[in-house]
Amino acid sequence: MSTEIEVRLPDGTTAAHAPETTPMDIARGISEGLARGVIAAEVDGKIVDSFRSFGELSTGTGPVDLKLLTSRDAEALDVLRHSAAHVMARAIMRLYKGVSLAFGPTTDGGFYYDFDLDKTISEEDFSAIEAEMKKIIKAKEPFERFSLPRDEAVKLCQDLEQDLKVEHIETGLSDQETLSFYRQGEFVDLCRGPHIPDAGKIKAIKMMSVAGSHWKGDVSGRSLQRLYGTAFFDKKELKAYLEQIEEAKRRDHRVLGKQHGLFSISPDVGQGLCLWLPKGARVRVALEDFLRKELLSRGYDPVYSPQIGRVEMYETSGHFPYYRDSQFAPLFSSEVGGLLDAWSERLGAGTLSGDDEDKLMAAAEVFGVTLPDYKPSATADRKREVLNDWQSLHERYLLRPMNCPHHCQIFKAQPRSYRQLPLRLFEFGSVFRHEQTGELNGMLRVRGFTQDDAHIFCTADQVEAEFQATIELTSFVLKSVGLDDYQVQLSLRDPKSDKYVGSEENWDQAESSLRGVLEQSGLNFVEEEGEAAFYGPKADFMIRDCIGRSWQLGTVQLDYNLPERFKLEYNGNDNSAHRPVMIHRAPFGSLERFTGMLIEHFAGAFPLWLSPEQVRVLPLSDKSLDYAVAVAEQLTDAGLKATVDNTGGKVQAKIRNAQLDLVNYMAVVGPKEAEAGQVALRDRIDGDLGSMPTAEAIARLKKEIEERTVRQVYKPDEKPAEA
RNA sequence: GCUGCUGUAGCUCAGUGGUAGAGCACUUCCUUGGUAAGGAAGAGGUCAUGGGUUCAAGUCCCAUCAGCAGCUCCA
Repeated sequence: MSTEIEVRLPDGTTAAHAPETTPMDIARGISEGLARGVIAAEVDGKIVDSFRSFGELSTGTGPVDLKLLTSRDAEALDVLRHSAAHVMARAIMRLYKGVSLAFGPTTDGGFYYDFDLDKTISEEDFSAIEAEMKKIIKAKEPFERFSLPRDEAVKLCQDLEQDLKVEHIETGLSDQETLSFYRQGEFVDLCRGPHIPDAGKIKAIKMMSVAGSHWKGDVSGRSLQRLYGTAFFDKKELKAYLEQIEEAKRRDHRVLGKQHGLFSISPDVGQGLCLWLPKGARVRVALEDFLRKELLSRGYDPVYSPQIGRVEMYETSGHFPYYRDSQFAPLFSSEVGGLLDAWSERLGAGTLSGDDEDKLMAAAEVFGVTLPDYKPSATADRKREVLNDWQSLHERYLLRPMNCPHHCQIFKAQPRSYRQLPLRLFEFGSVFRHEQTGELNGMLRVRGFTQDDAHIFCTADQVEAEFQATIELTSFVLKSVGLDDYQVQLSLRDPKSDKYVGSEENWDQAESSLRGVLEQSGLNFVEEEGEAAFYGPKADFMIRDCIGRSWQLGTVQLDYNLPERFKLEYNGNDNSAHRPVMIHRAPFGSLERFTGMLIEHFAGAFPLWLSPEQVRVLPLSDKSLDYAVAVAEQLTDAGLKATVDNTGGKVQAKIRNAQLDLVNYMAVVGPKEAEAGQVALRDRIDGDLGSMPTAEAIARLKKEIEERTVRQVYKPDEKPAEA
C-alpha cells in the first residue's frame, strides 16, 4: 500500500488520505449536501475532475491544496458548459450518421462544438437536438475518465471513426505520451477535461445558433459546422442571459441608426460606406467640435491633406506592400496600369505561364505600350523591375488607407529645428480600406472612415511626456462622454514573429517607455504579447459599456519606423541632423466606430450635449403654432438644436412621439405660455418641470450642455411597452 | 474571402404553385386639445436583380447583388 497523501482544505485543516481517495470522497465526508453540490475540484490551483484520485492528481511531496467547487464558484460554470458541449455532441451523434467531432470548447457565453457531417443543421433542428440533450441530462449518467498510450488512443479513435481526432493526436498532440478520454454512456471523446460528475448537474440548456467554421481555424482546411449552445446551473440564470442578449439586440446601432435617422448604408453607394444622415451628423459635429477645441488648447496644429496619394509614397511607408489585399485597388493614370499591376503581381507570385506572358505583351501593345527592356528570358525580379520602371513614370494613386504618410510629408515640407518640437499635427482624416465583405458591420467596421488622427513628432527625450499627455487626453475625452470603465491594453511584439520592422533596440526602448508611463499613470492596464502593430507597440483603450461589453476604441501608438522610412530629420541644438520619433494617436479611434458604440451605449438616448435634437417645441394646438415657431427660433439662436412639432393631433400624442424619438427636452406651449413669454418644459427623464420663462429654460439647458452632463444611461426596459 | 441563413409597401412583418396583405408611418378631411396614442378616408409594391422549370412563380431551381450570424482578417 502506498503512502497516504496530506490534503489541505482552504480553512487550513489538513488530513491524510489514501491515494485512491477523490475530492468527491472528501466532500462526502463533510456532508452529503456538499457532495451533491460538487461540480469539480481545484487541486494545487488546477481545476480537475472531482472523481479523480489524489494519487493521480498529486505531483509534489508536500500536502495538496484542495478547494471543492460548487455552482457558486465561477470556474464551475466553465466545467459545466464543457460537459454540456459533450452532451450536445452525444445528442448530435444519436440524431445523425457519420459525425466527425472536431473541438468543443467553452466560450464567454456558453460553448460550441465543431462537427463534420453531411446533414446541414439549421435552427429548425434545434428543438430535436435540445430534446435529445434533455433526455441525456435526465439519465444523469456519470462522466468517466480514462487514459491511453498514444498508439492505443489512435486505435480507439480509428475504431470510433473519428478521423479528426486521429489527426489531432498525430499532429497537435504529437508531444503527448498518454491521452485522456471521457466516456458518458455510449459517447467517448478525446478530451482534456475536466468534467462534472454527472449530466444531471446541467439544469438549463439552450441551443443558440449554428455557423460555419474551419478545422483548426484554417480557411483552406475542412469546413465544419459549429453549433453554439449555452448551459447554466439554473433556469433563472439562463433567462437572465437570454434577456441580456435581447438587451444588446435592442441597442443594436444598425437598428437604432435606422429608426432615429442617424446613418444609412446604401448598396448604391457601396458596401461598408457610411452615409451620415443629418441627425447622426449632428452627433459627429458635436464630437468633432469638442475634440478640435481640446486639441487646439493642448498645443496641436490643425492640418488638412488629400484623400489620395501616390502609390510610391505608400511603398515608402510600407503600407502598400504590407496591406495590399485590404486596400482599394490603385488608380492608374494610364489605362494599361491595371494590366501591368496584375502582371507584376503574377510574376511576384510565380504564377505566370509563358503563354500568358505573350498574351499580356500583346495586350499591352493594344494599349500602345511596348516594353523593349522586357526580356522573356530574364528573371522574374528583373521583369518586375521593368514593369515597375514603366509604372513609376506614370501616376498611380492610392485611396489613402492611413493619414500618417501625408503628415510625414507635412513635417518634411520645411526644415525643422528642435525648437519646433514636439510638433503635433491633427486632422479628422478620412481613410479607405477594402475590408473583407464578411467583416463589415454597420458603422463599427466600414470601408471608409474618419480617424480623429494626429501625429506627434518629437525627440526621443520627449516621448514619455508626450505619451503621458495623450493618455491623459484620451482619459479626459472618454470621461466627457460618460465612459469611465476602461482598461488600457499595452500591445507588445511577438518575440517569435518576424513581421515587425525596425531594430530590436528601438522596440525595446519603445516598449519600456510605454510601460513606464502606464505604470505611473495609475490606469488599469494589461500587457498583450503579439498584438503590436508592425511598426511599433501601442496602447489601446478597451472601454466597457453600460451592459458590460468591451470595445476597442482609442489608441496611442509609438513609431520609430516611419521617420526612418521617410528620412525625417530635425536640426538639433548640436547643429546636426536627428531623427524624430512619431506618436500616432486617436482618442475616438474612428468617428464611425465611436459613434456606433455611443449609440449602443446610450441606446440611442444621447446626453444633451451630444443629442441631435435637444428640444422639441410642442404647440398645444395649431393656435399656438406661431408662438411655438418663435420659441424654436429663440432656442436655435441660443445655439440649441430645436425643432417644432407642427403635426396635428393632441399634445399627448406629440409628447409620446417626442419621448419615443428620444428628444431630451420638450417645450409645451399653449395660450398661457404665449401670454407670459414662457415654456412648459418637460424632461425626457423626469417628466413635467412646469412653466418657466423661455430665457430660464435656455439657461438651464445651456448649463447642462456646457457641463456635458451625462444624467442617465438609458435603460430600454424603463420604456413603457409599445401598445 | 469561406460556411449557413435571409431579401414582399418608408418601417416591422404575414402570405407553402392559381386575384399581393396587416399594423405603424405618410396624405387629405373632421377634431383644436394641457404632459406617453382622437376619428374617418386615401395613397403607396416590376415581391432585391437576371435567367430557368411550369398551363401558371412572391412561392420551386440556378446565378448575381445586398443584409445577418459565425469563421478568417484588422495599419
